[in-house]
Amino acid sequence: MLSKKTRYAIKALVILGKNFGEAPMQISKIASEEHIPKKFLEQILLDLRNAGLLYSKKGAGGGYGLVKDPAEIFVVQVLRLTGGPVALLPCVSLNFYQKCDECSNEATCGVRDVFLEVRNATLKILSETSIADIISREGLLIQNTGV
Amino acid sequence: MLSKKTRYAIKALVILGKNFGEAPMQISKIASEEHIPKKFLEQILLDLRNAGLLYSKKGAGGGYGLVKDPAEIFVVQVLRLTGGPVALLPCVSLNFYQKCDECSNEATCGVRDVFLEVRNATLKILSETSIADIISREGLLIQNTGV
DNA sequence: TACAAAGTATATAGATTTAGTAGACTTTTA
DNA sequence: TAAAAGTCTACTAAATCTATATACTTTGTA
Repeated sequence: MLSKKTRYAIKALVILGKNFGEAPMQISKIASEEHIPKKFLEQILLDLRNAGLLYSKKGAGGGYGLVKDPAEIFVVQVLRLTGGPVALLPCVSLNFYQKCDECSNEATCGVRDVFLEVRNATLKILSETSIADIISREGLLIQNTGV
Repeated sequence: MLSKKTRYAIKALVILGKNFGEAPMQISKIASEEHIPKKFLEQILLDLRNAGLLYSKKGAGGGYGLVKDPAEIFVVQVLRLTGGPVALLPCVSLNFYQKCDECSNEATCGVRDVFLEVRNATLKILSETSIADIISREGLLIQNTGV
């Protein structure tokens, strides 16, 4: 399961994606629109800023905005920045690799092999899906459900 | 990430799968071969037994064994029995469903839609892969690595 | 120039989950 | 009847996650 931190980060990037090109958006606005605790969101946005995904502007009329086009920000990046590993086992994780201490031979471990397959399938989707894709999917879903 | 509990359960089922058809195997043997804390493994095997996957035999010469052929036990079952949800978001989980409290409309949520796709891909692999498959993969890996 | 708006930074608390341990009990076999 | 082996419940320690608190800095504007 993804952590709240990761989920909030994605939500925030989506709303900032919709706002791309406009004036920066305030934390409190994002927090209230997406029902995210403000103080928690502050930390998350700061992380995303320090990672180079967002710019920030202090003072009156300040706020946060996307540095890049939402079509160039992929979900997998967000997971990694917020500490959510893609893999289900540490021994098949690219960015959070750790040896399974109960495993005697990684190279011939059948369990690992299965979860390598799962990781590859997941990674494919998450590294091909951008924030812009999420936004356009919402458009499609709204059409289809007739809301 | 899968919990240790889930990982240990899979490992235990694999070793019991290799032993299928033979006399029951003792917890302590499984624990020492797979480097799993014995007391912890006891609880896990008991769960798997209560779920109908294993039979047990008390007393001298007792132990655990698979009830069904390893080809009929699928990885997804093990995840679910040991509390490891397949989905990365509670709102796309079939067996551990929960509403995202920060989400206003599930039906039109683009984030959910992406993770629905991920869940489907994962589920496909895990529900098609059996304990017997894991065992035969190990055979192939041993050949390929020349160990 | 002072004040309010807004982000920055660090620390900490509370809750939950996970991993593992302990100990007493029951059943079975030799 | 003693030893082997599983059963059951409770507990604890550690880690992690989520959220809050507090004090600080920067910026715009009246």
